This record gives sequence, structure tokens and C-alpha cells, in this order.
Amino acid sequence: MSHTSKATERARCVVHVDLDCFYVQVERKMNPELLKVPCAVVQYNKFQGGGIIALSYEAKARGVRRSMRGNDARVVCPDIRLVTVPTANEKADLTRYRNAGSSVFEVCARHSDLCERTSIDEAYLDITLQARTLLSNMDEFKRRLRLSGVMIGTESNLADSDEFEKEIFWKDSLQPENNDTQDSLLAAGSVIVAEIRAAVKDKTGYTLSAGISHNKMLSKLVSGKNKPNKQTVLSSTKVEKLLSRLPLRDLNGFGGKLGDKLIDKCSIKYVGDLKKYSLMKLAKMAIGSEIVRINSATWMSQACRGICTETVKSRIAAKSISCGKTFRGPTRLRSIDNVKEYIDKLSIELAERLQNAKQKHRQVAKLITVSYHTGSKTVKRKGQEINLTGNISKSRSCRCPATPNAVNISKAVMQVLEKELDSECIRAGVTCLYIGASKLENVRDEATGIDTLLKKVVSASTATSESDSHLYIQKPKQAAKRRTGIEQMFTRPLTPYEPNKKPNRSLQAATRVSNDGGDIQQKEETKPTIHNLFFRAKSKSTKSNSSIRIQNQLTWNQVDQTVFRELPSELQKEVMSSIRSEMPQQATRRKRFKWSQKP
DNA sequence: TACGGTCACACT
DNA sequence: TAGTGTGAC
Repeated sequence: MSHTSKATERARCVVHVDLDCFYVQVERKMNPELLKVPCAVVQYNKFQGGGIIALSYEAKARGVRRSMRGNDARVVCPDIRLVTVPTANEKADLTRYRNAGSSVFEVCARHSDLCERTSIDEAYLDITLQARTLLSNMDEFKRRLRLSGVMIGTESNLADSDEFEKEIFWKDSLQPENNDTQDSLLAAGSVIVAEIRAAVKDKTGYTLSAGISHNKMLSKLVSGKNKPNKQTVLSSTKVEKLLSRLPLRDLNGFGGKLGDKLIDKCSIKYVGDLKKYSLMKLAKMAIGSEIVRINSATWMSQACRGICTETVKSRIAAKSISCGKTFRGPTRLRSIDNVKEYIDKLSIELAERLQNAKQKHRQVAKLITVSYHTGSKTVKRKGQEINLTGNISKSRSCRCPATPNAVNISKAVMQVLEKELDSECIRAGVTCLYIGASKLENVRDEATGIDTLLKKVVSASTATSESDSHLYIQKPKQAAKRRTGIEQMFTRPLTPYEPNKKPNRSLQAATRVSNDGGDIQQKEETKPTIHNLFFRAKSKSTKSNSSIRIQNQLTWNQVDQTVFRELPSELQKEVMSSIRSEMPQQATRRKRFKWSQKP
């Protein structure tokens, strides 16, 4: 990556924070006897000692693995301490971990520009502006650097790593003196992250690890490289080499069926191997009898080059709340009464959590969804049992009751289920029940006191900007015209570009699609799922044609210059060649300008 | 009949 | 929209 001042201006400092063996930390805080001994947190303990959901580093060192049951863990580590997750309403109750996580990310949110919680124990932070500010004052930088204990410019913590890792992962080994490098931004970021981690430790007692880099994908990739309780920096200069040797499945998004397919059918071993497929080849590439979708091809094409333009949002509250339970083996539910019994229990938990969301985040749900799995459906033909459908999984929704207490939720859910669960389903047995609340919207204050009225005014004037509040505020969604592939990646409507509105412009997130009213909606990055990467047999014939056809519709005027500039030169050439046939003269001028930045 | 309980999100 | 499926932890 070039170190032009333009690149430095655009560079972001994105952090991924990850709490170390979090459930264990929570249990240890409650019971210090568990400190420094091998221990694991298990869920339910009736079947083979329960399923392990968290492990201390001492237990990992003794050979215990997450895939083991509690009993297996005792075999390899006889003195392991097993702590059982509390239960409520006959199911595992994760409230204590959820709340502990919230306390951590509230601290993070107070200390960073943007904090986006992505799971019970992980979040992304964007500290670009803070890092830039720190970088602009070298004396201050050096003072805080000394206090933070961050080692700048030395290779450390890698004594046990192999030579390749030593070259790639430097723990905060960046040179901040040269203000014009992107690395200096990360160096300043390192100091800020160390301060945030110290604040979290101080306020909550929990330790976390962090990855610091220029985008979400890269920071997540390295946040676990020096666990526990350490942070790792990934310089942009090391990205290409790192990805060239990174096993494909290790990159976020490739860990599932997609990764398997690419490895099996295309002999791709490392992330970098994907680069040998051009964007167009990725789009047309056959994997078995299936074809990669073009919009996911663009995602892959960027990912294998270390490009990820997804922005960090400001949100620490969940967008949906759900709870459920599986009923394996003999516990499967075989009567509607039995189903109701558990829906009642789940409703108690959901109602409590909704109450909490209202108090804490002023959220109210609009939609209730129930989903269930049943066993196989079979019929008898000519005296033989024939399996018709295999397991069934379905979900149905209904409006959330105005007063979402347990009784009302259960009543609404059962109304749906009684229609849905026919005698055949009941005969097959229900193996899984989930209920959830979604479409969480920001509730208006209902009290009428003068202070509340004042608050209302304040919230109306400020709460529309996500960055002004750490609460997630649901914006009215508008149906965007869906665009795919290259068109989606490079086009933008004719609206003024606001360079300072966000720390960095996002590539696909910058794809703003005009709606009827001229409103703008941000289209987020396409996530690669096996579902959206491969055409299913039934839709193959029609959909593939429309996807591939997109390249012919692209014109130079639709190309987003800021997006184009960020692409590696080979991708730029590819895009150019795909539209060259209709290039107008004006475009030629632009083209020369662009090429001049990429020698 | 044994990797559970949750989340987010893409796509149709 | 509502429903289905994937992926991650």
C-alpha cells in the first residue's frame, strides 16, 4: 500500500476488542477461588457433564477443548473446576454474562469515537479521530506513550512464534515519528487502545485483547494473536504477506461451507490464492455445478487483498432479543400442552429482557417471531416407512403485544403455533423452540413532567444521529432498489460527497441508492453466506444470467471515484476493461487522472 | 439422541 | 414483508 499523504488522510484506525475467556472471567470475579486454576463454564450438566462453552487458559494448556463435554474434560484434566451456567425457567440463563459484557462496552463507548458491539464479548471501535488528534501533538503522544506501557518500535512478545509470525505480527512495533505514514496512525491508536483496556480493567476488573489495524477485517484477524490481555497491531505494509500464508478458513466469513467449497473444488489453500482469480473470473467461476454470485465475488476480491470498507457503527444495544431451547432425544416435545409449557417459560425470559431493553435503552419491540424444529416426517408406503421431509424448521411472526408481559407474549405465540403445529408435527416431536423480539424501536418518553418534556426536546434534536448516542436508534427503513455486483460496488447517486462526515468512506457502504423521495439509504456490505454465494439449482438458470449481465450495464459515469481509487491496480484495470467499449471522452480524462496515482 | 443459545444479516 | 439459511462466538 502506498504511503501518500492522501492515503494517510483516508486511513482509519479500527480496533477489534475481544474479552478473554469471558464467561470464565465473569465466574472468577464472583468466585476468586477459581483464579489461576484450570476451569471451564458448562451449560447443563445432566448429559456427560454438560457442554463446555468457555475455557480458562490454564485448562486450554492442559489439553481441554471446547468441543468436549464436561466428562471428557475431567479425563484430560482431572483437577479442572467446572462451573455451571445458572438456569432460570428450565433453561440456561446468560443474563450475568450479557450484563457483564454491557458494563465493559459502556466503558469502551465512553473512551472511543464509535463502539459497535457485535456479540456478548466482542466489539469494534473506531478511534481514527482520537488517533489523529494525538498524532498532531508529539509531546502529548510521547507522554501518554510512556504511561501506557506500549512498546513502540520493538519486536516483543513473539519469542514462541515462528519466523513467519515474527515478521508479520509486531506487538506495537511501529515508528510514530514519520507523521506521513499510515503506521503512525496505528501507533497512536495503540496508545489509546492501551488506555481503553486499562480503563476497562479499572472499572470492571475484566481483561481484554485487541487488534489494531485499518479496517474491521484486519483488526479482527489479529485481535487474538497475543491473547490474553494483550494487543496486536497489523501494519498495512504486512497485510499482503500475511494473507498470502493465511489459511482460507481463518478469515472471517470463510469459516463455513463457503470456505470448504473453495478449498475442495478450487484447491484454494490460502486467502492470497484467491487473488489469482480476477473479479470477473470469481463472478463466473464454477464451483462444482454452482456459480459464485457476482456481489459476493466483489466481496471476496476485496477480502483477499485486505480491503474491508465496512464502517464501525455506534451501537452497544442488541437489535433483536431472542431465547430458545433445544429438546434433544427423549426430551422432544410431543404434545401441544408440552409446547405451551415451554413457550410460557421462554416468554417469562423474553418479557424480562424486553423490560430491561426498555429501561436501559428505551427500546420497544414491534415484532415477535417464533421458530421451531420438528423431527422427521415419515409416511408408510407399501408397509415401508419413507422419510418425506427430514427435519422441518419454520418460523412465523406476529405483532408484539402492546404490553409485552409474559402472559401476553405466550398468548400471541401460542395463537400462531396452534395454527401451525399440525398433528403430524406433534407426532414427529418438537426438537427446538425459539421466540424472539425484533424491530426494536426507540420509545418516546411517556411521562409529562417538565423535565421529561425538556428531555424530549433534547432527544429529538440529538437522537437522530447515531454517532451522538450510544443507543441504537432505529431509522425508518425504505425499500432500496437492489443493485448487484459491479454496479452496486461502484455506483453512487448524484449527491455531494461529504468527506468529513465519516472517518472514511466505505466502499460498498458508500453505495447509496436514490429512492423515490430522493432520500438516501446506505447499503451495507454484502456478507458472504453459502446461501447468497451459490445459486441453488432451482434458481440457477434465471438468476445467473441477470447477475453476470450487470457488467454490460456499467458506465464510467457511474463509477465512484473514491471507491475506484482504493482498488489495487489490477482491479482498476479490470473495471476499466469492462467498460472501455463505451468510454466517453470525458471519461478518458478522468481515467488519466486516476492512473497517475497508481504507477 | 447429544455443539447450546444467541446474534446479525443476505436474499427472495 | 415474512421466512429461510449461513456464519460467528
